[in-house]
Amino acid sequence: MTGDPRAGWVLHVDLDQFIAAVEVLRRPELAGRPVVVGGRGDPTERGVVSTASYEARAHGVGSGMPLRVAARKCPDAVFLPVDKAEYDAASAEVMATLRAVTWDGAPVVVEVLGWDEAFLGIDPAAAEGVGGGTPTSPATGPATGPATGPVTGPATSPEQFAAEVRAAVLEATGLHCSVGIGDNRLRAKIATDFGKPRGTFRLTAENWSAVMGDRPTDALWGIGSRTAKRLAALGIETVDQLAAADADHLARELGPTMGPWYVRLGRGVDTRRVDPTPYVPRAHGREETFQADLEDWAEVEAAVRRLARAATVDIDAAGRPAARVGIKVRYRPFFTTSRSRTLPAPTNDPDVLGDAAAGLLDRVERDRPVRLLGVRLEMVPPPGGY
DNA sequence: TCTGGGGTCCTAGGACCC
DNA sequence: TCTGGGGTCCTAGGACCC
Repeated sequence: MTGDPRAGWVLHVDLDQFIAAVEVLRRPELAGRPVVVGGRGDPTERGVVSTASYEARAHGVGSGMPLRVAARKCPDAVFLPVDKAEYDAASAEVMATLRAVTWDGAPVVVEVLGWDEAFLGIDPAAAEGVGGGTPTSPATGPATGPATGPVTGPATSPEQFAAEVRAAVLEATGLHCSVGIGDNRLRAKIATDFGKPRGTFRLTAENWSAVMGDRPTDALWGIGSRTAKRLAALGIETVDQLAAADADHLARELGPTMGPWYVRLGRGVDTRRVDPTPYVPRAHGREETFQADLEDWAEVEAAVRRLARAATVDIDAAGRPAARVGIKVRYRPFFTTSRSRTLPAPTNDPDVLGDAAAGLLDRVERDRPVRLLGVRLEMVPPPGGY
């Protein structure tokens, strides 16, 4: 029993137009201009938009859109290449800032979801101590910063805390973010969109149906256009209808795991806790869409070996050998197939993995030009499992 | 308007074993 | 013989997310 006014709240922090904002940060002259980041930054090439600034979005440019289309919609936009290392660094700064925030002196638990978003929760153990009036943290030494001791004043509301988080991120990184407040992860995640940009929104069991009930099912985190169509075919169009659907019926129609899970989504139910455990990757892969389709099969094989080598570098960094190798082949115009094989024994030998990937090419048709190739290496689980 | 690259997880059928 | 049932692994494909 905590009695802690913070317990049970989940905050979802999401940076506003993260990638574009990072680019503007290092090129202040771009502020206020339409900025489009994607591919190699050349809108005449194959590639899609990673992030568009709000100025570019006003012209109808959005994530996932081909760069050529973006250039047509917004000819005056500044096109920039994706610079992963820069976003990695900015992301690390943001996450470090989030890990350092405290809520009425209590530390928060941070679950990183990607480059630009994270869940914040109150550590139950810490909340227990503070809520009981007994600080669990040892003395922090004399005046090292803002108050970290037990709560003395009135409790800070989630909205006030969200404002503090946004200010801390802005102060530390120069980046703006929005914050969703929820009574679980799912509701916090969905709430963020209603707070964008630079704002906060609270979504709980209390207003769930009022806010979400009439919206289409693909407004939910985990339901995309395909599933929305399948649900619509069953007469389920809205979140309220999904919430009222029969879980057994959906289990038969959409699978034993997914069917009932969709019903829980419709009700806004999510029992997972905010989990600060660092993410352990299962696999690493490399893929490439060629600027001109490959017609020469020797080039295809060479490309697969090159991609396998690059992916091997990634699994070496993770420190675990590959147990399984897969390739992906996308033909002109856009038909995609894949082949995979469990290796006789796990290995990180680049030549063995290159041979294995190239060998999988024997199992696909070679009568059409190749638009994309990919190689994926599935690693053995870490000691102790995931 | 011709559709990236990095991932995760679920499903379903067949093989194989007891 | 004409046929059970469960469990697990392998493989291909699909859906989703950022």
